[in-house]
This record gives sequence, structure tokens and C-alpha cells, in this order.
Amino acid sequence: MGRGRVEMKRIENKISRQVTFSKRRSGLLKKTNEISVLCDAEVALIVFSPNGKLFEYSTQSSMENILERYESYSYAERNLNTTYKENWTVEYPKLMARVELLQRNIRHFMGEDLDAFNLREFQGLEQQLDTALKRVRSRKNQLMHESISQLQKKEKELQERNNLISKKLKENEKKQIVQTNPGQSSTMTFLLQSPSVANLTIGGPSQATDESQNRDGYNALMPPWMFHHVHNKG
Amino acid sequence: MGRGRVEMKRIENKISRQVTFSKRRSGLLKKTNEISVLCDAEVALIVFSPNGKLFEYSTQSSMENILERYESYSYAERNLNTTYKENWTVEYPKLMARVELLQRNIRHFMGEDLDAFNLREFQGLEQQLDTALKRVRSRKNQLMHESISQLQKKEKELQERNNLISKKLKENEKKQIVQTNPGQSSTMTFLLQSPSVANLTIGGPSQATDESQNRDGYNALMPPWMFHHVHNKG
DNA sequence: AACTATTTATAAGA
DNA sequence: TTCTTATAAATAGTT
Repeated sequence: MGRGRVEMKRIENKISRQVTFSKRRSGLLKKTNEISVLCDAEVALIVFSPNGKLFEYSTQSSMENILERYESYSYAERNLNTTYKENWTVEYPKLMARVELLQRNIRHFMGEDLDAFNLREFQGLEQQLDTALKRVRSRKNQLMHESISQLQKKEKELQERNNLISKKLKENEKKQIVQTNPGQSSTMTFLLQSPSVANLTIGGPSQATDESQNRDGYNALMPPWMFHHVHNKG
Repeated sequence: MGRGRVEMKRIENKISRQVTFSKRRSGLLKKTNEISVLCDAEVALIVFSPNGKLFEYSTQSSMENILERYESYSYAERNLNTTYKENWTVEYPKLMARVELLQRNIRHFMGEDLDAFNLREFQGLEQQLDTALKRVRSRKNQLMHESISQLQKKEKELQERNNLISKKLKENEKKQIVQTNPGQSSTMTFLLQSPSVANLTIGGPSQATDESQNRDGYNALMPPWMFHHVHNKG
């Protein structure tokens, strides 16, 4: 409509295109409004100009509502977001409740927060703790015995080695006296280095754990020894 | 455009409205397409008929992309959903990690899953359990003593009451013999009912907990006695 | 759904 | 941009 028909393809002249866009845009908005008024329809129109500028029209029920309605007809994106929303609003409180439950149980295991316990519950907890303690002591003893026998083995080996070296040293000294040759005394350093025994300490100095005590806000729940353990395993 | 101008207000005649909607809708779609082709614009059009039917048009870049682009211009809804998404993708793994950590700690408190413990960790856990056990036993004993003294008190009261009633009964019998009146023997039933003592059982029969053992999938973590406790408090 | 008298939109020019 | 105007398009009322 206008002086001469237009071919339905992109207008190459930039100015023309811009002008046409402006004119037709207002026409489109007008018609959009008209159909919504005349026919009682909900309409949403979104237009991005080639320069990236946004124009929009929506009936009184607001763009948001229409898009929501549209997306409930549609599926992809919105459903994803709905899923996130639902996950969050439904699952998050569940998870938090679970966390709190677990924390309460841990406090119970630490002999705290027992005010509401009745006799049977005390009995159950006592038995549980007793069993756990027996297990831990047994495992600890086992570990200690292993350590001790390892140490004894190492000790024996070292003793043998020392004897051997002492023997060689004596022979060497004899030779030196005979030959009066002052070179080659490196055997001395070899004798003094007592290898990797220090790595097998039993419950050695507690430097490493001191630092990790005041981290992460888990303090109320985690006993210090557990911290060390947990952080080392990620 | 047409034979006579139209007032810009809702068409009351339902048929007319429907027809006009149909005609104008196709016109609107055509114009929407035209502006997008001629002017190289991105356009999205969403129309809901008064009967709730959906019609849509969008340029090649697809409705989803346009809406996304729109919502990045806009803010409200999209930001909400983004928040949910971010909450979910960021916070959920954290929470789950925390749950797993707590569960592992509980297993440790139960003397399980100790394979990776070293001697110092065993020592710490042992001490923790020992302390807890002492606390629990102390609290349990306290509770038992309280129960016992309560029971003794109740016992004493009942004894006195019984004595009183026996005395009255005897007097009554005397009277009955004197008066040879066979009515009023209701005192007998009163003597037989021994009130609420049964409620104070110490760790009595374990019927209530049996049922709750196989619920909720928490079994691996919750000892049966704890279940009872937890479910009762919500 | 098709027709057509009219109104409306708009292309080109100012 | 906006206004004008000739003309193409859209469409209200009718069939």
C-alpha cells in the first residue's frame, strides 16, 4: 500500500529500511492493539530493530503474564526453569531438614543435646556408643600392633646394617693403618643417616590439626581430630 | 478499512468477534512477517484468542531465542528463574557434599568406615566416644534415679490409700453386719483399679520402634532407637 | 469462504 | 524525523 508495490525482501538501502521499519512498526503496534481490543484477545508483541533496539506491546495483562502463559503452552526453556524453581522450593527444605537431622544425631553421638531423651533412648544410645568404642579400640590396637612390629622389623634391619658397616669400618681402619693412606672417609656420613624411621611416629606432634580447628564454621559439630581426617580426603 | 468505520471497543456479537479475530489475526501475522523480512528485524508475536487458543509467529531465530533476548532486556521473571537456577546448580552440590560429610561422620561415630584412619585419628575418636559414653551413662543414671524415686513415692501414696480404703471397708462391713443391709458394694471396684503406675515403665516393651525401622531409607544411618526419637519430634 | 465498497496503511516525495 | 498524498492492502459487512 503506497505508491507502487514492494518486493518482499530485505530493503537494501539502510535509510529506507530504517524509515520503513519505523512506519510499519507503529502500524503493527496499532493493529496489535486493535485486535486485542476488538476481539478481546491477549497479545504480546516483541520487536527488535535491526540495530538491536527493543519495542514491545502487550495487552493489559502484562507481558510477563502472557509469556508465562505462552511458556506453559510451550515447554522447553520455561520447563527447565520451572524445574529449577521446583527443585529449589521443594528439595531445598528437604535437604536442609536432613542436614539438621544429621547434625542433631551427631550431637547425640557426642553426648550433647540429650534433654529430650527418655530412658529407652538413653539405653539405645549407650549401647551404640559402647559398640562403637569397642570397635574403635580394637582397630586402634590392631593398628598399633602393626606399627610396633613394623618398627621392630626396621630396627632389626638397621641393627644388622650397622653391624655390617661397623665391621667394614674396622677392616677399613686396619687397612688405613697398614697403608697410611688418608683418602676415602665417606663411609662415616653413610653410617650417621638413619633412614625413614621418623615417618612411623605413633600419634606424634599435633601441629597440623591446630590450624584446621577454626575453619568452615563446622566447629560446633566436628571434633578436631575429625577435621584433619575430612580435609585430607577432600 | 471496510464498509464503514468500526468503533474501537470490544465487539459484542460473538460470531462477529470470532470472524474479525480470524481475519485480523492473519493480517497481523502477515504484517509481522513483512516487517521482519523487509527491515531485518527480530519479531515475536503471541496471540491468545478469547477462547484461549494460542497463535504465534516468530522470525527464523525462533521464539525461544527472542524471548530469552527479551528477558535479558527485561528483568523480573528471568532474574528470578536465573536465581533459582543458580541457587540450584551452586548450592545443591554444596549441600549434598555437606550431607555426605555428616553421614560419614555419623558412620565414624558408629565405629564404621574407619579404614583410612591413622593412629592419631583413632585416638581422637576413641576419646570423643568415651566422653560421650560417660555423659550418656551419667544422664541415664540420673534419669533412672528420678524414675525410681518417683515410683517409690507413688508406691507409698498407693500404700497409704490402700490402708485407708481397707480400713473404711472393714468399718463398712461392720456396719453392714450390724444393719444387715446388702446394698452399696461399689467400694470393691474402687480398690481394684491401680492408677497410672504402668506409664512409668523403664525401657519397657519395644513395640513402638519395631515399625519405624524400615521407613524413609535412613536405615543405614539411624539406629532404631534414634528413629523413634526423631519421628516423634518432627 | 468469497466478494466488494470502503477504510487504513504506507511508499515515495517534500 | 514528520507531513503529504497517491495508491496498495486490509477488512467490515454482505452473500
